[in-house]
Amino acid sequence: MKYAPETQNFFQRVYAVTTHIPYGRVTTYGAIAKYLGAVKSSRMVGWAMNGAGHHPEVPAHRVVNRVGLLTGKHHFPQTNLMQQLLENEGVVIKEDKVVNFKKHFWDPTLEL
DNA sequence: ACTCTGACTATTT
DNA sequence: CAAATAGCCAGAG
Repeated sequence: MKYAPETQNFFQRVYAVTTHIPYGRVTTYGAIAKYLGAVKSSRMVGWAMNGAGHHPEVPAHRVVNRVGLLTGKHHFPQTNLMQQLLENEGVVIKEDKVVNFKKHFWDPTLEL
């Protein structure tokens, strides 16, 4: 597959930010998109995560939607893996949602 | 070149 | 408060 240089850059940025998410913290697609300069491209961030499988260092499980819902869990090899990994990092999950999400939220535009 | 789809979000009904 | 609607943009067929 062939990407335009800028497209590749987009992917790289998404992976970069996602990789920089601290242990035990989570962020949102929108936050990442905002950091990239286009909050409206939040879907592209999620789409980029779809290709994160080729990037093992990218903790896609730390990326959830804007309310802390684990919307991407169905894209993992095992549906419960995402929640499992998060709980392993001290993040409490209840009904596919991050408990006290705001507290675990990590904003790249603020902390990066 | 065209259409469909999606790990999103904000706004409106 | 739940459901529908509209932006958004890049990849795949």
